Amino acid sequence: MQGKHPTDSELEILQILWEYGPSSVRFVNDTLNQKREVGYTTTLKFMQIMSEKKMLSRTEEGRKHIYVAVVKENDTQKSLLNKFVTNAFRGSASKLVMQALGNHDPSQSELNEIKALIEKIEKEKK
Amino acid sequence: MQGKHPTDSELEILQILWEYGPSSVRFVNDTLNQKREVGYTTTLKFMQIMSEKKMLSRTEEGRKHIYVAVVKENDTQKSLLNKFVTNAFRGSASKLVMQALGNHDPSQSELNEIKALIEKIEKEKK
DNA sequence: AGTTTAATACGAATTTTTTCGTAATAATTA
DNA sequence: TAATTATTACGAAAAAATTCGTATTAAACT
Repeated sequence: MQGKHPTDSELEILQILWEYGPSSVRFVNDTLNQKREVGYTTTLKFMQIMSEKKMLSRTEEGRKHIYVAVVKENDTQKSLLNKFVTNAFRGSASKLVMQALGNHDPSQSELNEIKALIEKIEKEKK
Repeated sequence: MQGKHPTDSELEILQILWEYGPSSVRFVNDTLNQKREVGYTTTLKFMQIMSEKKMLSRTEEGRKHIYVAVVKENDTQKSLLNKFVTNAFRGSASKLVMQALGNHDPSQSELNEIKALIEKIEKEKK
């Protein structure tokens, strides 16, 4: 596992790498710019820093460098979630769940998934 | 509603004010120090800044200043949660819910609460 | 080959967040 | 009342996160 949590900007970049897989700086920057304006060298710098921190690795493909997320999406989400529950919800995961369900009106199939998980948990409890 | 999100340190202070109600800097700092070491003037400064930002208000009680959280816990949680779902879970609230349920093995009564909420949502869908 | 284009390297400036030292002042105590 | 203690005010330093300019270099094009 990894040391510290990614910052918000780092997370933005990770999102893109998780979604699209190994990518060049150019691609990541272009994708980022669909949401907000960022300079190319800014993105580059982040990706270099993240490589130093071992969050990303890179391979040189001719001229370009291709970056890959080393940290796993699930692991990262899990650890961010833990921190978030503690910081924002005083450790009450169920309160967070209630809020999340209440706010985002989920589709029926999402609800079904969640219900299935709850049943599974209940069975394991016995 | 309020403008920007509280930072982590600001959130720590809000937590204490939400939990214990109107408090002096001394009390907040002492409480904070049960978890980690922070200087008194650091805490004071934060609370002053937070007052400028209108997250807190204060009344002078003789010598001391007594601070109160202006922002509501629920509102803050809601807005932090929205940001968090977007940043860390690419907007998928149900994925977050699944993770949260999976990680924290909740008590039966928590599960019941959640099930009740799901049923309520399902009813409203029709 | 010479010129243009596109990429990385490097360093530094900027902004935001966190931390605290020192001074001033009011309250308490001896 | 004088000395000590506790509190706030103020400013600035330190640390962390974000942003970008300029130089260099490799590749692509003419």
